[in-house]
Amino acid sequence: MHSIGILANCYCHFGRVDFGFSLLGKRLKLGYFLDSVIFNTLINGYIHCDKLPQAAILLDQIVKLGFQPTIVTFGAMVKGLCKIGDNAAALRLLTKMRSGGHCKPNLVIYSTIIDSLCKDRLLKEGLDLFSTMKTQGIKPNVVTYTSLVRGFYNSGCPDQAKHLLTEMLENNITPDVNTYSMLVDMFCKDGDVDEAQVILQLMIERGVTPNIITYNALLDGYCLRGQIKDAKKLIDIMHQKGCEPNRVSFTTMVNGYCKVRNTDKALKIFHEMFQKGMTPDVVTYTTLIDGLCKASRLPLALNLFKEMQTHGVIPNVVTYSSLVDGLCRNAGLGEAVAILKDMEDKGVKPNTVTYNIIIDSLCEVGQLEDAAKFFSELISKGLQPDCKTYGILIKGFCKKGLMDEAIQLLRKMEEDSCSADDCVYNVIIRGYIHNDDLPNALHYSDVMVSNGFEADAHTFSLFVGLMCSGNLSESSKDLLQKFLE
DNA sequence: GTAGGGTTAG
Repeated sequence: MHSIGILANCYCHFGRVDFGFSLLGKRLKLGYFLDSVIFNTLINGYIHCDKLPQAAILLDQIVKLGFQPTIVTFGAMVKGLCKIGDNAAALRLLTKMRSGGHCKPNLVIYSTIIDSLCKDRLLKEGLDLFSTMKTQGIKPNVVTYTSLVRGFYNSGCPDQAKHLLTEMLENNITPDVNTYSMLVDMFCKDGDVDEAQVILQLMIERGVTPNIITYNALLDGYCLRGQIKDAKKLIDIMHQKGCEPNRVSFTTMVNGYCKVRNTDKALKIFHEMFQKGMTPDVVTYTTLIDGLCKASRLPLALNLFKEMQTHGVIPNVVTYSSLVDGLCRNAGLGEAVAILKDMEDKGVKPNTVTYNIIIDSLCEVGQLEDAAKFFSELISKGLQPDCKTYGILIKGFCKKGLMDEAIQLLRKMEEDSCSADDCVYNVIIRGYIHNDDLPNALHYSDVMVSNGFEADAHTFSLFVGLMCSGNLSESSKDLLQKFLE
């Protein structure tokens, strides 16, 4: 009975819930009773392959058969709700469990929702639930803390993340391999590979063995800094330690070579994957397609796009967006629009990033009206422009000297609770300088500084150039002198 | 035998 349960679980994790059901039949034939464990396995199987509605139907049928959902059933359903992004529904289910019923929420249920809230950057809500859980007498463990630390770090609150990590240690909760891997990953993404190395050493000293996730995070850290040699060395170390590089490791290397503009080496690694019996997935293909597009090797990229589909790998929104970018740059808007249509025909929905790519290309070549058309299309599709969308459009307006429009967008961007970053301010300031509007250039420099940013080298050199040009009135010169000082 | 935290692409 247990063997059949284990096998059913395996199939469910491979996305074959149908085989799970066959095994349920087998179990009955063998004369075993059905129990909640096998039902939970199937429900969880549906949730694993994003079929929450089917999971709910099955649960309903099970209840009609007279089985009570267990805490594990609730755990799976809560995860399912979080997975589709419905935190509110997950919280409602939690409340329902608390107020009535035989299953009170436990550590797993709370940790699942806290993790989901953190991933959606709802940090306050995450912390609130964390407090609630503690007041209910449920002690957080290493899983709960790891989710919180990662969430705060990824949302740009490193101090709070550090605070939570300290709190965890003070509560005598020992970091495990996932906690250390997260720290390695965070330092790498910050560009501090040395500190990541220190963490790796530390975990080994403390008897926690790094796994493939730890190594892959570090590998990516090297690749992000263009340290391909170090990345290669790490691959060797992984072999030595018996932690065989996997598809993600190879994809990371492909990306590393693409980012240092060595597409030949990237292609070589890609072919090695086949020799090693590893099948590239959609991420591998997309990485390479993007790299080839950026290296203006468009025919090769398009070939690969066909090849992936003959291998049964289905392009997703990232794949299409990479191609749209490549086509905009190398073949023109017409081709890009054609692929956009192909994408929608295949049922792949463009997202904000896809539109940002098109709008950026159009702004680059000065076709602001077309850019505005795509901006409206983005809105009409119910998508949200993000900070990048505004930044791209502002840059487009500045390039044409349409400063009033640029400032209008800056306001709209802030209304949309997107805060302008240093790039946006620098673009605006340079726009005013090019328009011979020094007072406004200086005004926005002040605004930028008061927001905690600085002029970049490009902007600064424009100011210096202006100072030396001799075209300034005495009063302007004074203003600029004061600013530069 | 069943539920929670993991690395890669635009």
